[in-house]
Amino acid sequence: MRVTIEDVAIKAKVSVNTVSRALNGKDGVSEKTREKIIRIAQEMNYRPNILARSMRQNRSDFVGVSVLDIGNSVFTKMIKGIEKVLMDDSLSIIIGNSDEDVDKERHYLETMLSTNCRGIIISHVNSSGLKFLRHERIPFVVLDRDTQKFECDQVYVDNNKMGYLATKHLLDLGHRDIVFINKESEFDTDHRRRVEGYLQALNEHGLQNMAHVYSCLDAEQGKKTVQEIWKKETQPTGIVIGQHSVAEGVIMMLTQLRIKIPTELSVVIIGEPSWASILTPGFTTIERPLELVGSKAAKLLLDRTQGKIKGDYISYVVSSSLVVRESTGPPPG
Amino acid sequence: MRVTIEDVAIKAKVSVNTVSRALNGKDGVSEKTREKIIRIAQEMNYRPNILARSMRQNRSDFVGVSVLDIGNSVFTKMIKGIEKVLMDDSLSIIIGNSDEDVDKERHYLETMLSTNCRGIIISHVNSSGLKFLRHERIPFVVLDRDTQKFECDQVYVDNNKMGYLATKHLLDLGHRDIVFINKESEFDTDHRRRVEGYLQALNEHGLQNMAHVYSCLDAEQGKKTVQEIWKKETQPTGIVIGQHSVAEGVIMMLTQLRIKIPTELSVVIIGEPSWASILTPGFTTIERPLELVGSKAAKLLLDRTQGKIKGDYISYVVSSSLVVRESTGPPPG
DNA sequence: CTGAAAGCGCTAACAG
DNA sequence: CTGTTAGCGCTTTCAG
Repeated sequence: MRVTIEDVAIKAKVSVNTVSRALNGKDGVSEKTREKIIRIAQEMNYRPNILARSMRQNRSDFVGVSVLDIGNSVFTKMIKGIEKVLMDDSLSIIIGNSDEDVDKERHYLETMLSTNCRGIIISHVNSSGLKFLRHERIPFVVLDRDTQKFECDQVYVDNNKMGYLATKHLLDLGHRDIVFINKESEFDTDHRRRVEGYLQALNEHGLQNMAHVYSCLDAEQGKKTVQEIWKKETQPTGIVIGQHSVAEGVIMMLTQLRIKIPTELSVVIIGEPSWASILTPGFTTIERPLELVGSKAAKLLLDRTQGKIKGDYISYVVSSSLVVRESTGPPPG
Repeated sequence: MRVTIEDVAIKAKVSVNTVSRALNGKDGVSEKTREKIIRIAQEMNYRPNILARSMRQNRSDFVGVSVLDIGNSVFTKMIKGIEKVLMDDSLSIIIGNSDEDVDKERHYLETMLSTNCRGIIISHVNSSGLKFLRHERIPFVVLDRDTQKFECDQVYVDNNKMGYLATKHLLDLGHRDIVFINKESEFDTDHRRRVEGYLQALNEHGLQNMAHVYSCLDAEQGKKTVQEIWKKETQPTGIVIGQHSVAEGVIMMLTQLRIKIPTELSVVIIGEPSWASILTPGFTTIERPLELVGSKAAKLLLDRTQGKIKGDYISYVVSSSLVVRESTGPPPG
């Protein structure tokens, strides 16, 4: 059996109450007694049972974090940001990996609730999870996902702006024929926003009739899309790729077709593939400050649970940034 | 306030005890009462407080997982394997991110212990963390790290074999002048083992005097090492790079120097950089089955905590595998 | 088959 | 300044 507060009390010849106060730095204990108790507690290697404390205080030191894929570094970078903030408040993270599965997500949310956690940070599968949390009246913050019509605290990156920035960069370089290769996914509207940003940038240049959007589910379809485009009579001079996994396929096929980047074709990738800076040429990207998204979300949740923020839901919109590398240049000719 | 077992008991007009038994599927409740209780519990949206349960049963449903860097996908892939196994037993993961900092690791280990967790899976910073856990008599399994002389349950990949496989592959292709570019780190002996595998392979071919090992702390030093090597009179025809981040620097510099892969130089990377398959040429790698390492570790921990395994510590050694892509071929000439 | 009561380890309220 | 007592929500005796 582990050492309990009572064991310490007996050894120190005081009441458990006094031990509790001494160890928690509360008033009502003489310095002498406090020191003695702290010394004895250390000697006995006493470690408070935080489950018991949580029970008594009716709130636990856990925060739930549910993500779509724990194996994806996009999420773990955000978790890193979360972790840094929560660490300062001695809060622990309970991880849930939904694998983009509604039932699995629900399972983890239930578990988190069962631990009486302070709140939940979630990158949700679809709105059902959020509705559940709302119904359970637990504070939560949505991470880097568009909640559509569902109002709640959230921190996200302006996806529209990502598409806009990428397209604008190519337009500024003089490109007029720019294609957007989109990542299509069932629930996610974030990618649609990127397309909207693309369209908006074209519109501003009066090029709305030059818009060409292709949608791909994965890298494989990215390859096929490139083949398809290069079978046509004329080819674009610029491509914006909406997401990294699709980009992998696109780049592979472009390389196979021996299309020269950036002399024949300029390429911008939305996202932060780890290989963007390693490839030759390095790829121009639109990157999100992932750790910042995580830390902002954690702070927002803490402020909410601590009552520092009350009332209306808050949306923090974090900016993405254009990182120019070698895959973009002026159009040929 | 959340719905408690007592609320359900009152509504169902039975004792809390009966509710507990009914909901936990224990005997001593008539089917009729059980059904009624289950129905009422659902209606009331009752959810057991697992903290209270844990207190009473004196064991919690948590498992601690401490890793060196949560932002690194190597670890999160292992976590994914862990998660899949623990999910089946309805256990929750408490994450600790040590950031390779002994104090931070210790902090998280203490927290995990405070939750009365079943056990801990850890990729440790150095042996002090392990000694602490041993002293606390908590079951733990070490993840993908060489514990050196410290005996304990562990699951790891044979690092020696990784170095051996990489070198052997080049030797089989006919290379004789093979350089090893090593990742050097303060605590980690895993990379040293990879060097040993390299040396062993050379020895088997009577090439021990051809061994050249360079050590780098990071990508930057990887670049410099390449410059250094290519200033010499003769250059190797094959390179084994011990780790992915060093590899990034090495590859960048090789590209800058316009060294043709694989015609002039063959390259094998130990590890699983995400870009290995995307680059042209794709890089031949020695890869670890990371999810498997995680799931094996989780199973081992469960077996240990459940008493299915008793006595001596177990080391599972998982095999790595050679993935041949385009960066390796016969030596020039 | 069911209920009453004890108690897990801790903190908060109240008393001295 | 310190101690006594109650109780967080649950499961586990022990009685009926």
